[in-house]
Amino acid sequence: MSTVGIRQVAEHAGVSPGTVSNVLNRPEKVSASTRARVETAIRELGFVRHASASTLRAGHSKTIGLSVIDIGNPFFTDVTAGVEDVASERGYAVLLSNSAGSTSKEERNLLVLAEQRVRGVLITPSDEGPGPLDRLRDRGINVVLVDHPAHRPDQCSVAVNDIIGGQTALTHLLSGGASRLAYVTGPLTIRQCLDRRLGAERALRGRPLRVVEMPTMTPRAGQQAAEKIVSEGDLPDAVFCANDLLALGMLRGLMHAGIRVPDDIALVGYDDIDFAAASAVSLTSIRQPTYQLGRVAAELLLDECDNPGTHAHQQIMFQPELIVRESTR
Amino acid sequence: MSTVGIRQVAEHAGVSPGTVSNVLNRPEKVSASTRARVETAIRELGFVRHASASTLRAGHSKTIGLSVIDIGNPFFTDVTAGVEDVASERGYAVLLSNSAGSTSKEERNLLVLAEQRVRGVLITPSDEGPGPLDRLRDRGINVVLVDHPAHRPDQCSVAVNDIIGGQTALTHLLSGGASRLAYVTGPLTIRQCLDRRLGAERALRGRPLRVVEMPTMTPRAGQQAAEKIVSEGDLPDAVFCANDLLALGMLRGLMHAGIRVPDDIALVGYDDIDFAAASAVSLTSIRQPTYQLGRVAAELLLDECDNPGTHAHQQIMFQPELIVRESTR
DNA sequence: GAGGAGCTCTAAAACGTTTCAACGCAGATC
DNA sequence: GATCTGCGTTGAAACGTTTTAGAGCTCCTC
Repeated sequence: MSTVGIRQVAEHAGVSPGTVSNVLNRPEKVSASTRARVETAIRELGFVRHASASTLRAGHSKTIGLSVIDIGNPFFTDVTAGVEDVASERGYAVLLSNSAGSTSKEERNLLVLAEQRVRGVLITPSDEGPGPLDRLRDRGINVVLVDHPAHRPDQCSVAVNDIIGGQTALTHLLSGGASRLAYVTGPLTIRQCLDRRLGAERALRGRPLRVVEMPTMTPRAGQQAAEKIVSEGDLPDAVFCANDLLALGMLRGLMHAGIRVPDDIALVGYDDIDFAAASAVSLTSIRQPTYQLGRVAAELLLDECDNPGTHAHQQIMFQPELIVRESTR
Repeated sequence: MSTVGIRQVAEHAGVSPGTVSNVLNRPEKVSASTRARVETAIRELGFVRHASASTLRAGHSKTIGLSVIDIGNPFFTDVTAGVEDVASERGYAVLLSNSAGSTSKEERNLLVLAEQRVRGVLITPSDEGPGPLDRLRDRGINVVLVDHPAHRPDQCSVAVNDIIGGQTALTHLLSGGASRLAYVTGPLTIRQCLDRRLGAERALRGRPLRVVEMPTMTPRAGQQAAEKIVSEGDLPDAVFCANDLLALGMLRGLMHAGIRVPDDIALVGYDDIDFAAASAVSLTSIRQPTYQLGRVAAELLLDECDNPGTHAHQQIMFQPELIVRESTR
């Protein structure tokens, strides 16, 4: 039970506690010799700064929060990696919380972040309700939206153009000769699903698009969608899925029904997760700059935290990219 | 910039700060009427407790740390879910940190956890070096090992019997009539890989096992392993992979080479991740009680935190379970 | 009606750090 | 030699809670 604090370090090094604090926080203010003395004292005593005391006195912590919808989705895992890299480069710690799609869990998590007095929050909002976010901002906690364009100019956001993504997918399918098209999606209340559909329809210029809406975006749901499409007859010759998880399930469902991909039905997914390249028939997909999304979001947030004066809010929109593989060849 | 603290709440409710603190921490000590008055004051003022001040004064936080090797692996995602559920049931917050296989990153993360004065740490240790863990324990931070049996009696741990797992997999393959067997694995320095091999050899009782060791445990590595096996000729008739990610890559590689699964080669994976059931040929796999692993680990840790007097250290070992699917039918 | 028991509630002292005004000292300037 | 400047360091006052001893009440008991 070591209770070695800044005082003990100070005593051991023959200086005052204030000087130790300076070594810790503004080393340039301390002469080289005393700094060295303090640093060896720190090492010898195994001193570990008490983050709570520091936060309490300083009024702010070296911590940011990251709230994602589903940590099990490889898409978010990659975003998280980007965020963590930037944060650790700049000396911040990341508090990761997972709302698992539940709004109430999201609110509970945001409360924890507020209690911890995090410096800022990165969040992929699960719905449009801006209430909890505004409450954070009122407390002086900076907020950057991830994978969601901001609806107000005084707010940073980082997103990927889902309309272009949907359009690209459909254009690719059409150029492959497809004519009877289907869109398999999660709930159309989700902005991403909606935008991708919008893009798809734009590419179709009025031609019909069969929409199959599933309640979740999992491989299981994708397989069920396949069974539905097969049982209803009148097969499409190309399917666009809102998500690679759906697409993988769809692929499996189609193969089970003896339908060949891409010969009978061409298939395009979305996100380009690792498993997309590794599936039995590798999956054509729309790649998003996932890791980069996390990096840039974190950079915007930390800029806002460290330079509150000069920070200019930005809404950044990345472009998605088509990755062609076997499922549309 | 709201700066409403316990003082403001107290004033607004006409009581002393101490009473507000009691409402927050020991509500039963406060009369129903004042409690109600304080609670409405809290609500009206939008008071959010300052976790740092609380931790500083109380000497300990309501937070535990969870350090995993690879948050991108569905196995760890499930463990995390179990941990988070237990923690939030008991009013604890979880600090999730990802070492991404790097020992230095793991040490940095543990330092952050120590600075935050977390009450305890759940960790899937990346190697045997007990140094950093002992340092935590010296600081009074409880440690529970996850997916790793403890090597000392004064330490809790939760693991799954990997020897039985390997044995089960091979027994299943042998009972299906296989005779030329291969084991595709990650680095054999990893305890899990080693134990699974041990189990496999135990089932073989001296018959030969072809071991293909890959540097990583990803779908890509699995596919390369398939290519290697095919190019070397003398095909096995059954392959056991140390991991579903390897198995999925193996499956794809075999199909590409025109080898049918399970007709030409039977295939067994490990972990039973969601994608195992969803792949083109669904994957026979060894299921581990992943979510349960996380739950039990968290329960042990919180018991140790909340009842330091009566807590009895336990080393818990779960048994894995064979899930038969198409890849061995 | 004095004394005690049992409840509520209060006042004030911590917890370990950061911050800031002030201080001492060396060298430069007149 | 007196005054100024600038650097490096110190001391003490915060930060917002929790905690503990005990103050003030009300109700009982004798």
